[in-house]
Amino acid sequence: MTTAEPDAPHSAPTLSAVAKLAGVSSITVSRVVRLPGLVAPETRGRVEAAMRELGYVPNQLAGALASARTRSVGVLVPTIANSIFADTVQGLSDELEPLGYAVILAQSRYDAMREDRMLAALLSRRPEAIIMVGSPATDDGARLLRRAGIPIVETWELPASPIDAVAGFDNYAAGETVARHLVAQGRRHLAFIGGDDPRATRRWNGFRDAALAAGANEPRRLVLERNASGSVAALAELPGVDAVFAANDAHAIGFLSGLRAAGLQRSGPASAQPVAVIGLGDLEMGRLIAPSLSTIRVHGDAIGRTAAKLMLTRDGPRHVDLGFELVLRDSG
Amino acid sequence: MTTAEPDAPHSAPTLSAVAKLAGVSSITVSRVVRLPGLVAPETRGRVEAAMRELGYVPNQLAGALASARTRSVGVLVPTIANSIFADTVQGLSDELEPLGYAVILAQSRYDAMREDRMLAALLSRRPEAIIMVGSPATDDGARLLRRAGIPIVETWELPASPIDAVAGFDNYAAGETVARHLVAQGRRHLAFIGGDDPRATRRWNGFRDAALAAGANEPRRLVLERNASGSVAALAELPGVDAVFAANDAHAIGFLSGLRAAGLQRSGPASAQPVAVIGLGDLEMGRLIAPSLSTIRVHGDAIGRTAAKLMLTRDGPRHVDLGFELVLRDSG
DNA sequence: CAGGGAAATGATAGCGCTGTCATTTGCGCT
DNA sequence: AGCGCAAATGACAGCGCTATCATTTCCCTG
Repeated sequence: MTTAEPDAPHSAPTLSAVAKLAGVSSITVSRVVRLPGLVAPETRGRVEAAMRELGYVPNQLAGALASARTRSVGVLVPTIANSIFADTVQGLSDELEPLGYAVILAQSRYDAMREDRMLAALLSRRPEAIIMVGSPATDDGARLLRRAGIPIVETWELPASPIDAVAGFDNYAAGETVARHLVAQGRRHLAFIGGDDPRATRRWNGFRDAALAAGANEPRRLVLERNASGSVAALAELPGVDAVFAANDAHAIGFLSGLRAAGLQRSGPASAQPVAVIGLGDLEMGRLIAPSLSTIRVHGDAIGRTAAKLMLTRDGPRHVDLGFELVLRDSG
Repeated sequence: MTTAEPDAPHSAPTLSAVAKLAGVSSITVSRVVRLPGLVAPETRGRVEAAMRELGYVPNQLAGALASARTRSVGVLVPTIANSIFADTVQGLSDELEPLGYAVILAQSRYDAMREDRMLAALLSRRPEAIIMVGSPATDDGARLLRRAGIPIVETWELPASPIDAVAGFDNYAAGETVARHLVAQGRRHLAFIGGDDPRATRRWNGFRDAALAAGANEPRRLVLERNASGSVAALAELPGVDAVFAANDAHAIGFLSGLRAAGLQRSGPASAQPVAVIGLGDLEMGRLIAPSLSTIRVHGDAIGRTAAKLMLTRDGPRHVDLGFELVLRDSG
């Protein structure tokens, strides 16, 4: 333990600075960092002492350039705030961080041009894989990914012709499941509320097709802003509707709040509700409110972990369906 | 437009490959990418065509090594899933991405050892700044940051002796504000529920001190798991309590749910509630539930944006208090 | 019309590491 | 005694860029 120096000199110590201090060659220091087993214990001790003394922090940038292994992953999500995608990011980073991977996070904000820019920006950092929510919105984006020559994992969907690997669930089937359930409960005037991104649209398609097939009226679709508050007022646009499928739980909870304000809410089971509401995502909140929210539970965390596993190996299935479940509570 | 090649050959095209194809030196290609104004339009056109033809994606790793500018920021949060910190990450990345910065995200999971590991891992990527929630938990962590010689922004707190810059609010004062309000409403039996991380503890300290000073009984403190469901059952541990301050809105909503289950909830204003509940964070959900949640509103997004600005310049104030507001609704 | 300077381009030397191939030493075995 | 081999260490080139300092060309100006 030396006396605390008056903060850092100006440039960070390098491998060879450590090497000089320890009286070895720099490659030996490199080995102490990466392959300690190859260095004699006595030498290793000296080198470690030198590293501590200088406060050496390896420069992974240089290492990555020399070895062509960056140990980083590019992660692209529409948005991270307030969103269920955060679970996926958490899941994959929990899986990857212990392995020494860095997560480079980018947000597309549901904007195709921005998505392409972010994709190029990510790729320019030479990640060892890209994990993204959905599929690239443009052909340019897809081409960029295909040419990158690294594992690409598309998530939250099951694209018919994926670029490489997939970890998701069937959004169309989720919509169907909800519609069938609602019709089976005697609801006939259905509506779908939420965004118009590809996944929401797929849910809508399944919802409408199944509703029609089951004999309900033509369902309505209301495209809303991306926040729950927008859905509070959605009711006014949907006269006569007796069941609503929201593209996600936040919208569902907002809609529920609008229903309460309109006096269209009873305490008691789903069958007592003038308007049934079903969400998607299974937020913890949904379980805690009254009436508790019925929802399609998806496995955001498992999607992230699975995506991580898919990027780590090229063997095994490249197309994992994590499924979903209809969780029935009081709202529908 | 050439005919689509059968996907990439195996290694990515380099600057000099583009240069050869365009018949210029590689430095000229580099300039076309970074300083297009310095290259004659005719030359630039040829180079751009060559880049397009080869699908050139610059290697920022190599660029960073050569220029000592990585255009990346390390961001360390306790957790990203389901958390208010996501707003902060969103805010700072919205500010930084247009400037070409990459966000390298790491999670400490409220674990000091993991925090130190993540800090070292981030630093080894040579970010141009580190933005973190809170202050380093250990001296080792603090030393690492101090020695790194880059801007460090601590957020969500106002540490007395920060490493460098700060963008946060006064957690102690938030606790005080809540306690004073509650006591002014005639509540005397207060409790605090939530985690025991440094920020929650600071809130608790302010809460307790102000409660005592205002003449309430000694408040109770209940440390809970980090999810809202844990707080549903908290009520059982708190007999006789007539007001609760939850360390965050999720806990508050969970507790509200426990109250409802116990029949301890009235419709109507705060004064009618047997137990007043106040949260912190101002989640959108809090506004949508019944009773609507009173809360301390903090500006997670602004914290992120401010942190971004603080890392971009060394001029101006390095210590920004973004404040908070007590938002009174129906729960307390 | 000589001289000066701006505009456009290039040659060279690293950035801080790692891959690859030596080289040296010590030791067991026939 | 001599050989072979594993263990430990090192020399050297180069990853794909950019900083820095030329060099060349051309045009404007007094």
